[in-house]
Amino acid sequence: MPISSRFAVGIHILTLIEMTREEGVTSSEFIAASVNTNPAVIRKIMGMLKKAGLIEVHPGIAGAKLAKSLSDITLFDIYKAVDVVQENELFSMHESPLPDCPVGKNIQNTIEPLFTAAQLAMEKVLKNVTIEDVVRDIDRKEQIQ
Amino acid sequence: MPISSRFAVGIHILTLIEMTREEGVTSSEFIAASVNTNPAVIRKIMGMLKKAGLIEVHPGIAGAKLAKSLSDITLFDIYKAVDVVQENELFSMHESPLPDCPVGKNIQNTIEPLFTAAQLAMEKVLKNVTIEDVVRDIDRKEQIQ
DNA sequence: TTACTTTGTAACAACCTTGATTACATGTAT
DNA sequence: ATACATGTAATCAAGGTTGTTACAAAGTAA
Repeated sequence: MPISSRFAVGIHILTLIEMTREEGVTSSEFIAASVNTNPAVIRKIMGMLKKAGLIEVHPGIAGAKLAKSLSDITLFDIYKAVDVVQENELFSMHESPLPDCPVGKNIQNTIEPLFTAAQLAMEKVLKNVTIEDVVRDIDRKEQIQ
Repeated sequence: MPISSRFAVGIHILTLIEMTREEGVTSSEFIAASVNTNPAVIRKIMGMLKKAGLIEVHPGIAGAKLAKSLSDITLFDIYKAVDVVQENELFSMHESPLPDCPVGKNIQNTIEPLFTAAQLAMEKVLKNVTIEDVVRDIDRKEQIQ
């Protein structure tokens, strides 16, 4: 029911790639340790991020790189890349209500735009946040401690 | 993954109760036919709506009534009543990232407020729509045809 | 060429939620 | 007592997620 943790892991991956850029390479093994999951899981998600053009990775060669600049990667890009919610499918709707009934006939057409608006409002928030924001926030937290 | 169809069914139920108010009683059997599902499913959801104070139903007595006026029932009320999403749980987050890693240590605290904001934005849209709006829209569609 | 490391992918199991169905208890009206 | 209504639990099937394992393919170093 909740939106898959793939999304949060995707954000974690990109943030980690950026924040360890100068220190060394970020293998899937290394990322998996930071995320506390299995490397195969990371590799699966990274494949999605790569397919969406967010990172560059190559077989046999360790270390991923961001394929775009920090401020050009929004949370919405990651959300779409990891395929957690399809367009207009955040909300499920029951099938085949009774067409002989005015409510049954019209309910889907009536609430679908409302559901769409609600989904778009949520997604709009994600569009307004970049990995740069996340990195900056973590830097800030690290300096405080 | 998608938000349960219980929400859409809940909206359908309340709308049907209102739009058949003058014609007769809306038994769970009647509602189930309009929704195209089993009456036991409807009774389950209606129990939730009753618990949330949105409808009145009584054992052995046929027919549900709205417990509040149309314009006082928002889609958000129904969303909460049918318990499709918990507070701050629209998005899942992975557990126990590595605390020795700056990203692992801070990622949850960093993205949680972002996820909360996105969820609140979605819910805000739902708060701005009432059953009165839905009923009016269906009336409009029925008059066109 | 071999050995090692890396990415990439598939298969499997476990778990949870949802939706559908069935059965039956409880309450009301006749 | 009978018929009909609400209310609830149990069961099953389906689907998605998560985690794990195994192995293929690719690149690099010796």
